[in-house]
Amino acid sequence: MNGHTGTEQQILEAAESVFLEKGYKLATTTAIAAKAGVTHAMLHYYFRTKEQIFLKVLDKNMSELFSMLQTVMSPELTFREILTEVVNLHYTFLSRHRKLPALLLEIAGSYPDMLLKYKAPLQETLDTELTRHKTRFGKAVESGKVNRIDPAQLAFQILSMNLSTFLALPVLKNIFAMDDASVAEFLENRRQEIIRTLDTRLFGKEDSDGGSAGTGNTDTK
Amino acid sequence: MNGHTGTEQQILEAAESVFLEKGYKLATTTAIAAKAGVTHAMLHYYFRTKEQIFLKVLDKNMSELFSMLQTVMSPELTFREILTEVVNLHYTFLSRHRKLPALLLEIAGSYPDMLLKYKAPLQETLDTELTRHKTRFGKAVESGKVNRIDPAQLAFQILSMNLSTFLALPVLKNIFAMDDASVAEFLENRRQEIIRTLDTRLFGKEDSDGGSAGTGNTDTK
DNA sequence: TCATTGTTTAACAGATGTGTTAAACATTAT
DNA sequence: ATAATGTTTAACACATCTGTTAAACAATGA
Repeated sequence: MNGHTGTEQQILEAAESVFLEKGYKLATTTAIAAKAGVTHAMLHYYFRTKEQIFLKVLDKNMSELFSMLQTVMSPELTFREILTEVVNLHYTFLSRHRKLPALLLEIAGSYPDMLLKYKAPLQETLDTELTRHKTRFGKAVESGKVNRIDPAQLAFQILSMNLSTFLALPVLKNIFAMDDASVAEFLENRRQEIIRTLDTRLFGKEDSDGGSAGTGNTDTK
Repeated sequence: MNGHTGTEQQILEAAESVFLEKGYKLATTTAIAAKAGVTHAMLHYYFRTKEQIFLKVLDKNMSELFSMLQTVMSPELTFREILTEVVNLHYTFLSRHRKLPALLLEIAGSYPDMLLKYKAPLQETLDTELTRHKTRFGKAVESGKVNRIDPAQLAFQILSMNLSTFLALPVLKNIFAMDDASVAEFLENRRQEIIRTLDTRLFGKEDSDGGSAGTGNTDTK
């Protein structure tokens, strides 16, 4: 057997962990090679450039992301079940890819071209699924079962509440010197609070007194 | 007058914009000097090192952050008013410091020592203000005016919903090719949705099963 | 005037990072 | 055994970045 698959695989795994840990720009081919236990020339031999090897890592993670998206958006359940399921699945995915959001944020901000190939499929699935849910939502809202809300806003709420939990985690761990147990406790509390927040937003009877809670003035210049 | 304050000020301003734009690691003294219109040796002459000049920039921004925090946590209003005011103030601050969250996220993750000096004062104000609000919340919850919620979770919700809006903005601008008008519209929609979500979470009557009859007057579109 | 002090420039040193190359080494097939 | 191919190493070229330094320049005070 030649060393090919072994070494190549080692480099890929080292690359993934280093990219996720440091981000794209701060990751160095030297560090990746060191972690893989080879000289950095090997890395260039197998993958030519840092960008090439990163695209491989990115592709693997994006595949996992897409298959999660498929799972999350397909089920036909009641709204309450969908809500809980979506949050739980997304949450589980994030807890298994805790560093991915920050990495994707960096790439989207600084190297958007790398994400171009995922743009069309993402928009497509998002569009079809959103419109599908939109009609269901529309009916449910009209029948008074669900409070009125823009589906895009709802999606953004779910995404942002889950994501920010994991984006904030490293910072909170540092500030409050959290151990594994308190991290787990924090995550579970967040999950329940997120579901509860969405639940009241969608199904809670809104309290109409006290008015004007949505019409303050904020500059957006 | 000697060129001191002029040049020093120019360098500081250039440094702030470059650090906010590129982050700490990706910002270079060369780029800062170029933006300030001086050679990079000048930067070292006035500030010795990249870290020193960054700490100056950081200090300025942290002061602004703290004074915002003071403003945000002090008022004694009704809960609904506090809620709206807190969100609006935080939102306004973020819209004037759109790149700050990402920068602080990088620093907290990679160079936590730089934030050490802010840790104690931050925890102190947070502690006192949170306990102060906690007792108020406690009474209001017991009297049935406000739904039960952990104040820390509430604070996290407000922070994360507002923050993630501005963290996501550069990405969304790129993906959907948003112009200034649609950015403003997006931000305003987000602000209203955030307030509405918090409003129902705090004041909405919770629905224990997916029953009937939502209120009619609650559109957000 | 001229010495002193503060400011600016240009050139340099040292570190680090990416990517290349020639040669050494290993493996397999003939 | 040996030729062909694939793998690995060490050394190198090149770029970029941070920080230093000696010397030039400017302003001011004695």
